[in-house]
Amino acid sequence: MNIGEAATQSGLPAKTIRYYEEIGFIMPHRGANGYRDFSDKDVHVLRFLGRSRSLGFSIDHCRTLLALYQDQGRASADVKRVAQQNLKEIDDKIADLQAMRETLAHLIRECAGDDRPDCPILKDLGNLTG
Amino acid sequence: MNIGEAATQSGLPAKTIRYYEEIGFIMPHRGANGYRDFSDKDVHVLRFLGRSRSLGFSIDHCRTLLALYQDQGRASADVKRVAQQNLKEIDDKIADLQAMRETLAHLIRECAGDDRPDCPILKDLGNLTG
DNA sequence: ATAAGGCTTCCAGCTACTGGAAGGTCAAGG
DNA sequence: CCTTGACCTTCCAGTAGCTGGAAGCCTTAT
Repeated sequence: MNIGEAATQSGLPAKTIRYYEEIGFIMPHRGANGYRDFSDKDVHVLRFLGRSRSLGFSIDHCRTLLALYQDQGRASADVKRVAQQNLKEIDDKIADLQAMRETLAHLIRECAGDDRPDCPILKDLGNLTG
Repeated sequence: MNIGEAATQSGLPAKTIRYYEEIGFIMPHRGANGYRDFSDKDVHVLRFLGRSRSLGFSIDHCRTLLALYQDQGRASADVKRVAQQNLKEIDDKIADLQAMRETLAHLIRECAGDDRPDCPILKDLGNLTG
């Protein structure tokens, strides 16, 4: 099938599919006209990648996961390790964002939000007290 | 003062300071030798930027905030609006990450993590059921 | 004189795509 | 047969916000 059909079936944009080929995730055949010709297996890999990415796995993690996926003899422990590492990275990001969020929300609550110039948000950013 | 001292006082790497000059946040004077010569005001702006960035404001938001900061007649409502928009973006990111986190944590809990090949994580990624 | 450290510019690269230009290909309609 | 439009191709550039490194000048100390 052509890239448009592969895009529809995998849920990924054609641009992304070309990119995934470029970085070696898939190697679709080429027709006489130079068009890519995707197999069902290619599409399956693309869907695997789409799902992995949507769960926050990096491209590097995806590479590992895909190798494990295609290795019938893998140990689930290896997969779990990658997933746990990703979970930790996600948790770290969430913690960072939560900390930002609290500080920012506090400043917003303090700010009158009217047409006067006095503003605790700017006061904090300007770090006038420290 | 030289860029090294400005870096120390602002808490930003020299590379970042040069970048901030490049994108127009500061315009330090230059000495006869071509070295940048930072004023206390420059450093103050750099600290403002560092604090803003650490609260998750984008460079574009920083531009707006800095303009408001330097405008003595601004309305605090304008500042609050930018902050609220940033808060919303942060909240959206947190929500995305939370959703990922839940799904991933669930899959990890299901996975035995031993040396057998059977793995619910890969099963989900491979999307065998749908 | 020389060595170390700081400063300069410029170019490249990071993540994971995304947009767009220039041009080849294919199927349908007149 | 020709055209139109949708599709495909490659390649280059850009996104956010820096970061690393090379090549080379300046300063200070020995």
